[in-house]
Amino acid sequence: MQDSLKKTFPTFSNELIQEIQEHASIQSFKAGDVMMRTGQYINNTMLVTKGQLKVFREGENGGEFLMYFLQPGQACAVSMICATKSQTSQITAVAVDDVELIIVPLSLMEKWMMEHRSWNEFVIYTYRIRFEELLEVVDNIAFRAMDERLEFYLKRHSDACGCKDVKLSHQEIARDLNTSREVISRLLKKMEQRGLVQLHRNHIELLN
Amino acid sequence: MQDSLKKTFPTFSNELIQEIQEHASIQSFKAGDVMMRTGQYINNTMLVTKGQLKVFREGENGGEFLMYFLQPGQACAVSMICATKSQTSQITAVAVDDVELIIVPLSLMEKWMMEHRSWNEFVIYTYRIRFEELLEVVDNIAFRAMDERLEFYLKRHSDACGCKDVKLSHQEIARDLNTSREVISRLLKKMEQRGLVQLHRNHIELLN
DNA sequence: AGGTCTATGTGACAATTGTTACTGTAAGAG
DNA sequence: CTCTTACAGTAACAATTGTCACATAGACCT
Repeated sequence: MQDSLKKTFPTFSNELIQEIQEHASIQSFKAGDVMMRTGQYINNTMLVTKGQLKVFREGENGGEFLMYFLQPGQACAVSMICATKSQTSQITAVAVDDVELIIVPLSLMEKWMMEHRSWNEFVIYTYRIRFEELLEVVDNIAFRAMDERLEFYLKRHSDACGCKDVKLSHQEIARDLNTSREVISRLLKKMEQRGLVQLHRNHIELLN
Repeated sequence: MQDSLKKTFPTFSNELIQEIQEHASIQSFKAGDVMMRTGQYINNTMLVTKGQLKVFREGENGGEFLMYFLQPGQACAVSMICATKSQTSQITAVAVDDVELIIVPLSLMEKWMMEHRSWNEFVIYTYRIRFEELLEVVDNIAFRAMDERLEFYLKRHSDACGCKDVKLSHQEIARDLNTSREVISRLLKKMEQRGLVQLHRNHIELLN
């Protein structure tokens, strides 16, 4: 574990890695698992060591909205925030692949802040990255229409998986963008006519 | 200045306040001044000591979008982010009242992080508060229609000024919500018919 | 009073998005 | 192979929002 930790979190000091090994636990999830749900009580922070996960915001009436992905080497800023106040989660997290996490309890999270410079910097870095990501999310919904948001969404997915095929149904895309399946079908069809994508069953091939 | 600093930032240690007095400078703005513009180069963090300011996100095509207010005792999280990377600003800030700021250069900002626990906690706290605020913003635009967003906007303004009168033209409101004046007029008229507000020239009175 | 702003009201229409209803079709189970 | 189910296409309509055009009204100056 030490080696993989050092690889995934290269900025962590040796002492910090030592502490993590001694005190933190590991948790695994299968692809598709709901790892955290809105309203759930949280008192630890999660570091991603393997796999990829999606973080959603949920509306009162059951709507969902994809905010960002988390990759190995990253941490969930929302879990840090909630953990700090020992609050309930304001987001839902779903495993995209099989995921492995390091669980850091609140007490340690605060203790390390003063003891390990590399932890402190990691926390600040995490806030910063997520904050910037959220700014982009705000941009997208505030300034762009659904067609542009869809294009952006597809590009992000293709970047995340490193290939030109997005293996999602129209229904799943609609959920992530908080709209309806029909709207997505309509817009995808237009994109196909413009030669941007090739539509297949259960996956979309990006051209160009 | 020492007393007012201590009052506005009660969590700061005496040593930190001492350092601020020695090294930081003060800057003033008049109501309506644009304090920071998208694209401007930033290498310091700003702490609000007096007055109130609005923070906007700007779209490519000239649109604006109000994200949050900053009050005395708070700091601009975006300026922290940009300062950390010595980047250009991704937001626009406008003074609502006459505003007074403490300017903390990047070098000190980083130095204090390790030297002053109260500064470190303040930075974390600032990220946390702004992050939560941004989550609310995302909620509003992702899950709510313009009429609800308008109601929320008016309530926020009335809270901010502590009175039941919002002294804004329809045009200004439209800019803040990134829509058109006509839409705001229309929705306000409906609110008036529902007995929620009383419309006057250049200000809106909240009832109930 | 008359003139000149700016703010507001409003109707008509376009564009986008949401909703309903129904069709066809591919994939997988038995 | 056939049945079932999930996925995708599409037409028609509703609702919301954006845009254009123009009317009205108050504020302010001279």
